[in-house]
Amino acid sequence: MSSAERYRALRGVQDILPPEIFIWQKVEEVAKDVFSAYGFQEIRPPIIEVTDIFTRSIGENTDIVEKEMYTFSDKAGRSITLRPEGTAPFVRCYVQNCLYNLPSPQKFFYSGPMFRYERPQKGRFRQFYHIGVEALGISDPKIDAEILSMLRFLLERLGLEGLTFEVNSIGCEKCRPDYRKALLNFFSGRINGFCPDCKRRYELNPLRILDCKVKECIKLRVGSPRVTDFLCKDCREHFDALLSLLRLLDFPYVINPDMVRGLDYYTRTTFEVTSKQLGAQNAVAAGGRYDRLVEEFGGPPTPAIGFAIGIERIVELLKSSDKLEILAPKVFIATIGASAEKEGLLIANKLRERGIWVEISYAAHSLRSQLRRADRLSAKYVLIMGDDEVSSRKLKWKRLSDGTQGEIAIDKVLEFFNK
RNA sequence: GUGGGCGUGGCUCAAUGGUUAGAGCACUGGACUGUGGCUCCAGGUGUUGGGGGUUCGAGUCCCCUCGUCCACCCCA
Repeated sequence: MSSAERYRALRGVQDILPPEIFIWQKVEEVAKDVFSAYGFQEIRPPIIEVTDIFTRSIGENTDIVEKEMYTFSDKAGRSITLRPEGTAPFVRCYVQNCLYNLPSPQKFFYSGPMFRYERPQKGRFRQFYHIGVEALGISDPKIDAEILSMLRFLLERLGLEGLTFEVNSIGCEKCRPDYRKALLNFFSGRINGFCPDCKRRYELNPLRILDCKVKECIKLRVGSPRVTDFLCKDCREHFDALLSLLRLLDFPYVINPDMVRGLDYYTRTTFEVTSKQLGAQNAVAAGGRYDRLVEEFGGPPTPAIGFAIGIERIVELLKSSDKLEILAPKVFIATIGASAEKEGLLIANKLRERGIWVEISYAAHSLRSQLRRADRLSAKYVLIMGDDEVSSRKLKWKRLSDGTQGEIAIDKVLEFFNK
């Protein structure tokens, strides 16, 4: 280490390196694959937006907006924010590009980094990655069920097990105020027993009291009104229809009436997928309906539903369950002498043009040390070539796993490795 | 923002307050210049995260600070 201070990545952000990057690539590939089977197409909105987009949609009193956003002024004095989540920018993009004129449902997905200024912990970073999915134009619960089963299918395809799928309905702008009133009424006599956080929640966002993990608060909320008992007729029907579709699809859901969403824009269906193998940050995917948001962004009334999955949490699960595929070169070309070196370079090029991973030696090392390097790289085959081989136009191949070797004509090398 | 644990070569870790801070792994080369894995040998400028203090003497004790991990909080 030098005496100069070395640079390091900012707190809460990370470099993603091999071999872990291969899991990331797999997750992205499988997701793209599954989404296209359901007709979802990729879009790539920008990472920065005007700050208002987030404050208006996520809600002024949420933690995200109050203290977690990366916000700065650009050179023209506009307030700009690095996106803390994907749905609000998506809706801006949807309205701006008049995507509602496409035949409905319009189905899109996107992936990329999100930013929140939080204290890092297991499964929580300041720059974290989401794959998000949005379906618009359909209010029928069939699309809710489709989205959920697509999510389940994706997680299954990735080989994940032991996940819990929680669903709930938090009603609409018609029924939620009644529920809120009932909650406040129920809790008003118990407020003194609450933890300080819940006392604060009582004022700001009483629904969040349902989420508290403090034992006293859990006791005090026994028998509290349930959101599902306050749904209006339309929301009730929507939720019931969704549940019967899920049963039809043999979807292993659990109703969690205490599940509340932190963002203001949600309506009706909300859901969350959790794993017990993660730490406190146990959600691997979550989402819900946001039937009012497009209109609020100046578009036509457009029902919508979406979810996002947290890539690093999926990767975390796969790291412990997956046997990592070891990537290794197929061929190492070991040469002795200048003419063999040139010949070897030509062979390497031909093989590489066919997409075969070939490594060569970059200095005139002894054959021993070249073989040792091939071994350390876990190369499958070594091609050995010296003056004799060049003049006879034949070279030796050796399979490192069992040490077998043989001879092959130089112009047959392509066929040998092409299969 | 709050609380707790942990900071010693690239990694995992040793070192009662007392010589020149060690070992394993990894890495590079050699022994073995046409045959890898095994073995042996050689190769490290470590400000013991940083700063201050206590002490004859600090990796070790105290304070501050930074980083990291976990949890609270919060969250698609």
